[in-house]
Amino acid sequence: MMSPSNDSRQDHVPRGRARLSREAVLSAALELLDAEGLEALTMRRLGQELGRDPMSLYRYAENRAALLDGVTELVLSELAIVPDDRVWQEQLRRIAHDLRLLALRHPNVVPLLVTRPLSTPLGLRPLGTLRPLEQILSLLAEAGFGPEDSLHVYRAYYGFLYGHILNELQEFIVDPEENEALLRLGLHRLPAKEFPRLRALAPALADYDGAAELDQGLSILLSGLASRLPPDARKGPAPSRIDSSE
Amino acid sequence: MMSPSNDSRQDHVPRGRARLSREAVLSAALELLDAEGLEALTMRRLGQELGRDPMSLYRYAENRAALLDGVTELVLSELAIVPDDRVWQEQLRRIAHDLRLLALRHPNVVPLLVTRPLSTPLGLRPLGTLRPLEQILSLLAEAGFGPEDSLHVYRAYYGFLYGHILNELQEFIVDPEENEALLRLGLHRLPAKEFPRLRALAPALADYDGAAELDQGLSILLSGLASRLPPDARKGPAPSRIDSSE
DNA sequence: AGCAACGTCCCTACACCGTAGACTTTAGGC
DNA sequence: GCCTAAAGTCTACGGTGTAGGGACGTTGCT
Repeated sequence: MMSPSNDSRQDHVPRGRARLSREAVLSAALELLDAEGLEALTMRRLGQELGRDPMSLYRYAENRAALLDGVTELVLSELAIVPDDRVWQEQLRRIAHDLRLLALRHPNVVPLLVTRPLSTPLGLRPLGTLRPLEQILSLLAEAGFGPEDSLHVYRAYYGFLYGHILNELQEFIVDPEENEALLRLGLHRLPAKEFPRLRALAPALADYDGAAELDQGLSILLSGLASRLPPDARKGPAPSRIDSSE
Repeated sequence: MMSPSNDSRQDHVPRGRARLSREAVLSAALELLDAEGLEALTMRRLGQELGRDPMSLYRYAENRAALLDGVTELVLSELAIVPDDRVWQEQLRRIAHDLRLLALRHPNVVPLLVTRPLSTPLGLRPLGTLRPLEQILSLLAEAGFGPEDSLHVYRAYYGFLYGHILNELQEFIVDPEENEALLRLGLHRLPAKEFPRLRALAPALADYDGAAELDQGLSILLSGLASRLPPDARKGPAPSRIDSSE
């Protein structure tokens, strides 16, 4: 009479009883973060979630900060930046929308995304968080931008993109169900004579279309960048023959 | 034989021995935050800094989160948004630079600035953090924008602005002294074949001119917004006679 | 088969955190 | 000089991250 829980030698892992791995730890952490927020993501709780002693986690992340870095890396790896044959503006636009959706899927990760790099010099950040930068630089180079112009474009673009995402996430927290009601309720609290415009905007705030707003902003920015920066490469997907060395 | 430390009855406050006040607490908190970062700003430490029992702080902030909110409010109150007689674009530009400088003066507050609102529905945020929004709405209204257009402009503008600030703060942490060296050092760590462009950009990254970068982005964005949105009010400081009620 | 070495994991312990609740001290009005 | 309310304090509790050391299973060598 074998106990039903741990009969197999190393079969189908009774309950998280497989060998841990960095990936397993990180994705459990992400799951917890998505489900219950940053405050819930403690070493002890995560250990419990994995059916392990909290201390075992330190085999896979040097400390909590590193674990959080790992999670942001994991999330960013969901973002595919693959060059295709479209104009650079369209590619950047697509990437922006992808990142926006990613952020909406993992809203609790966004604070980490924008906050962690503030305490780490660029060169020491997890590679996974630098990869998008490199890839966009390469995309722009392929579109004919010089290195420094690429950097300028990247900065304006990513800056706006992150700003938009923060903006959008700030505007609703509440369930889209009772959105209107709660929002109005909140706004109603504001002193009428000090915040007349904000209060008057309640309905407009209530039906915020993030994708459209992002798109418009991008249109302005990208066309502005296109007309300002590149000497010639405004459309074509590259002069095509500059794959220099190797 | 009086002890030299506490001779006066209630004279010149020997050492932080005055009656506390919310303002005193908050500005001590800000000081500590500026000097040693968010991690150092604990209730116990702040109490110690003020020469008081940590528990006394709870008279002036309901809990730590509220205290942090108070600090962001305090910082934002340093930002003066006073309408003047210039074109709206120029006013927004000035405000943007002011906010940028404010952020550079209090870099450790920036994470709070962008992060705290994510967990508070708009209407329940500290009034001090909503005031800039209201004031900018009013500035735009005075420039002839309709309420909804104002909102769109505000979103694009503030989104870009916050994005830029985050970007800029991320690019150097290190002392401007050994900036170059450290930066290169960091970058040198990156695998050469995976990050060729980023590594090549080291010198360009090293002399980043934040103000200029912000200004260019703003030019693009503001002129784009001007040409896209307002039906007529593209320059003039307002039709001038709409101070409706009171 | 036996054994040594090593990586994985758990246990214990410590210093520190936020804060609830009851207490003492202080300041001001009568 | 008392009374009262506010301001400040003390004690204590349950939580946190993580250092150090020991237990254990797995693996590779002989």
